[in-house]
Amino acid sequence: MTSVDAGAGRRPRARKGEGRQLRDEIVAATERLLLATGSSEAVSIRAVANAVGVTPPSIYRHFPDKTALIFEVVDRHFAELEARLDAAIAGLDDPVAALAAAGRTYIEFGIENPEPYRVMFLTRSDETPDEYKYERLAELTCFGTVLGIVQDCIDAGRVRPDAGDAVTVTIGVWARVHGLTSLLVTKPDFPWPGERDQFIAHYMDSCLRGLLVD
Amino acid sequence: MTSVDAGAGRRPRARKGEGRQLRDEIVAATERLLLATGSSEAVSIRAVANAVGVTPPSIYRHFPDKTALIFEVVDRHFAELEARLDAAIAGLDDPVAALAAAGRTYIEFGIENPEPYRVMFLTRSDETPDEYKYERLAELTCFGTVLGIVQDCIDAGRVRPDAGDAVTVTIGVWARVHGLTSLLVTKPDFPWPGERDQFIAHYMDSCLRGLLVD
DNA sequence: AGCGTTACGTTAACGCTGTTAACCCTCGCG
DNA sequence: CGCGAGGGTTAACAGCGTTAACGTAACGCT
Repeated sequence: MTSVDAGAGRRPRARKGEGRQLRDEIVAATERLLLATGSSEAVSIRAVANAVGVTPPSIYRHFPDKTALIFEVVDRHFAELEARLDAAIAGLDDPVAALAAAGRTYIEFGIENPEPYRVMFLTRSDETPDEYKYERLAELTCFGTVLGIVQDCIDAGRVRPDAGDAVTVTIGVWARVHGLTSLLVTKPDFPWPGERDQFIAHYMDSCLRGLLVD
Repeated sequence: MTSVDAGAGRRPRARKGEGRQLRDEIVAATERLLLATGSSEAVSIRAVANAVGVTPPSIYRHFPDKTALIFEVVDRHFAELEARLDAAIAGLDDPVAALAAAGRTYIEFGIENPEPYRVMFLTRSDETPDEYKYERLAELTCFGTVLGIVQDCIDAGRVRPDAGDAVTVTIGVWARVHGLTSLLVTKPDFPWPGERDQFIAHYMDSCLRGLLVD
């Protein structure tokens, strides 16, 4: 009894066309449990079923398996990243400033959504559904968005000529940003330097300095 | 039947003082299974017990729980990193060259030991044993070793003055290196740039350029 | 020589997990 | 009115980590 289940005790059966409604409630309950436990392995099908007042097999009328359910929740969180990224770079004319802002936004998203981030990027790729392998993965991380920013930087002559093409640079940026994000997510009790926001901004600047012309 | 268990069919009981021998065999079998399955969750206590020809509860005579067993295996792999790191920087007088070599060695270690790396750095810190929280974690990642190299770089006037103190720089280096390593480990089927060794070396150089004086 | 202790390993079981097969009910349409 | 199908249930399987209670063989000691 994790104090989050709240039984809900046997909900009434849905009308004919209203199976979707339960589906949404299942997703919502899963998200709640994911937030509460902070671990996708800790949220069980039985707990989700209990939270929405239904028996475990009912879940399988709406989702093929647990992984699909978890990834649906995670997917919704990543849609938010997409929006936040776009908002962050919206008013910025300087592509370098946009790149820095995108990096900070990405890191902040990871900190605020640790478990979705964990599921997406810290689990082996053979236990993620096919559609998230990396076609969709690249799409969700806004790989294309960042790639565009990087290309803008290159076109503006701001990137060192020996840094490689836009794709290579983007992967490099992703690796750097992901590195700090994943450490912050998995080891939150590590003795990180005092002012975290400042440290993050400093890290981003220091990373970009290695890629940009002086 | 994963084709790795190999039954071994009920081993003979050990003599009085020779409990350690089974203990070693358990660790060896766990390591074998970890290598074969590539996932610590996929290696079960029952599979390990079967592999050494013993019943599951026997494992608990030698290890308090599954986590302790896994971490013992992982620990041994990290001892190897320690040695490889020292060997890599041994003959190098230039501290910057040493730092680059250390980074490449770390990344190579991650690629060659994906599951130990995953267990160590890609799982939430509250499911790692206390002694690996980060006192020992910092020790095992050779945090001290890298910190020493970074300090040498600072003393030699090779680090940008605004990069912060040695600890901050070391954390930053760790984050960058860990970022690429963890992506390579979790997403091996990502379309990485062609020559991987070259890409890694290029990545390291590009990272260091942001930290060092020109 | 025989007793007691203790290390070593066993059998049986608990409670949990994801998942499936088989069933029932009730709504809505023709 | 009947019937198909959507929506949900009960019962169960196989596997997991883990624990309690029990044997059993080997050693030290008197």
